Amino acid sequence: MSTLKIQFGQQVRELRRVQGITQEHLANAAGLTTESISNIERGIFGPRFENIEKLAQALNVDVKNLFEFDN
Amino acid sequence: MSTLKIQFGQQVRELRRVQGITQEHLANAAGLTTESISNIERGIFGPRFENIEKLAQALNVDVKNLFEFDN
DNA sequence: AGTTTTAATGAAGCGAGGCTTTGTATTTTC
DNA sequence: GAAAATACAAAGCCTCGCTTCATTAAAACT
Repeated sequence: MSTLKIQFGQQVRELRRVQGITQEHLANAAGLTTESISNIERGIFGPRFENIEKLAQALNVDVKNLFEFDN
Repeated sequence: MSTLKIQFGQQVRELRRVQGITQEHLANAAGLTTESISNIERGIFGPRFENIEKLAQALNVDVKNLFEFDN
């Protein structure tokens, strides 16, 4: 299984928690469902480019920040 | 149209040219077709996470480098 | 200029994976 | 212990990533 999805998900979760917002809030801000946010954070699937953009906006970070983690 | 796909594609192209390799070479290294590389570089579609990983490996860069560009 | 290599483009098709809905269970928080 | 937040499962939809094949255009090289 691809480790990138997992690392990406962990990063989303981390950034979300730092902001102190819930999956539901993030879901609304990004135009997704809470289930999708849950799946993304757990690395079940990796979002499409369109939604990567929306996630970054909702989290007030640059897209690259979503991919900044230790290998 | 999502600008992220386009920026990502430009970055792939840039990194590929720096390495002095052809789309065909990159395609082989990443396990994709030359048409896909062409489509990715032009922002026609954004690759899945699995292939983002493979592209980064083929280009000898970290995934985050593929997303490092000016907004 | 002519030839070869490289890249762009188009059409058509397939399969998978991203995303949703609904519902239930589990965990976390207060 | 109740309420809120998250996990998990199953089922289904359908877009989109990717391929193959074929043609054209552009770049590079001699």
